Amino acid sequence: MDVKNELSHLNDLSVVKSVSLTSALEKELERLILTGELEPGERINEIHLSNRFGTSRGPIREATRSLEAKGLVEVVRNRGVFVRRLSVQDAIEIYDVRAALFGQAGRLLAERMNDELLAELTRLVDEMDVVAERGSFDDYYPLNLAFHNFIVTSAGNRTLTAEYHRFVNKLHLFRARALVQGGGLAVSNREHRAMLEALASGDGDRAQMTHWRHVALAKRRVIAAVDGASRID
Amino acid sequence: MDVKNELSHLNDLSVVKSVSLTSALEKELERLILTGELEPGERINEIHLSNRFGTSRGPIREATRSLEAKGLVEVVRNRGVFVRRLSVQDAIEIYDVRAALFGQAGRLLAERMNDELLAELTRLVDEMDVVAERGSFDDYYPLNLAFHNFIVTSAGNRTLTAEYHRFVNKLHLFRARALVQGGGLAVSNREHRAMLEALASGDGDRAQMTHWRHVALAKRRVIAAVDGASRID
DNA sequence: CCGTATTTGTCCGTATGTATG
DNA sequence: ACATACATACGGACAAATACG
Repeated sequence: MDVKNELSHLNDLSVVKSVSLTSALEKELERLILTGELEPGERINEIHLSNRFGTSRGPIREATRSLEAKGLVEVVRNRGVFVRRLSVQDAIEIYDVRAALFGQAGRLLAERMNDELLAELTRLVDEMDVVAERGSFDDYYPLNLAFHNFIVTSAGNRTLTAEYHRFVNKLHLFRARALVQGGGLAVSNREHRAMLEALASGDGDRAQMTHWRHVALAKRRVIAAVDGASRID
Repeated sequence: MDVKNELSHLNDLSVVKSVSLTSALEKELERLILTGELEPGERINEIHLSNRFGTSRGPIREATRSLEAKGLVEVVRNRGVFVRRLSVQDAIEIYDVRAALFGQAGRLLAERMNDELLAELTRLVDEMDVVAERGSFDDYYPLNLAFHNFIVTSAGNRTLTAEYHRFVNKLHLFRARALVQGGGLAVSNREHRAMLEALASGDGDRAQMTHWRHVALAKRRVIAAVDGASRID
């Protein structure tokens, strides 16, 4: 059985008694959800999970309540917990929030810009240019992610960082996410250059605008993609 | 004892069996925290609460895990649950997030502006002018709250609305919050007029900027207030 | 429509860890 | 430093609601 495997994975955490079973389970469930092993809409069975992880239902229930507050699952009384499924409308709304947060990150970063930060940002954008020219999406994606994460983290507002990641994570629950992942590497990196210049100028207003627009354009591409998909249906 | 009182309050919810004990307790605990009946830093005792509300500890544990994810309490393993206490730094960070979200709300609202919305917004600002002239903070405060809530809600993005309120709520956990509640009713309403004009113009960029700035200025007032307070100490 | 099986909601007991004299 | 008191972490049992044949 796989049971032992699952167990050993958790026992690694249990041996180090610094974290509770609840939080270990929460992390694990979050991972399963974000990787898609637990699919959107799927029901989470407390008994199955307690057998799978070799725990009682208590910690599992606590973990799912936490995930509910984070918006990753939905709890329906007397029916169970379900992996949250994002509607197109939900995804669009999230892009607006993400744009707001990313714009703010851009502003904060511009106001604390220095040579070191600028060098790293420039390096990433340059590298993305190289990769984009080859049209290699698989190489572009991690760089793109690193660029965005670096901006948000370097803005120096931990609350903002946490919120930004929370919403980026939630987008994983949107089935049509893959629709937009491709499409315009060179275009995307032109936007990155505009952001980079704004950051380098130290102009908070300008940085906020370019960063906001970058996500807003991504949102428009999502809308166009799902519109196209629905016309095909 | 007060026990019966507490019980009856919850039984009102229990009679309507549509909500679980957990979510009823969560709402109640959130209310106690936000009203300050449970003070920041205070420990939440599972047994006390289970006696107080006449439930077992299970639902209480689940409710507190949910509140932890919402950032209202802090859970320390084997030690207990504590009402979260916000540092000055936390509060400042929250203002940045709030500014970003409020700015986005302003933008969205500007883009869907109509006569009806404009009439209500104008009414609120006009009324605030009247009250501000009398210098009555107690009358100004609810109007101010209604104005902000109306903007955010009318922006038509439920995700954004929920997030905005989440962060406004969190600011209740900041002890020095009262420091800034007064101070410049007329000044504040001048900012409101600028926001109103931007909304009326339908210019999203302009609306976002004015709304963002309104919160950014509030943040500056907070910083000035706590700086002043710390100099006095 | 009814009865059964399954699942969730709630409660309580025990073990373990923490604070305090 | 030690022992005691106390709180939390987890497990397991029972009752109630739901799903399914």
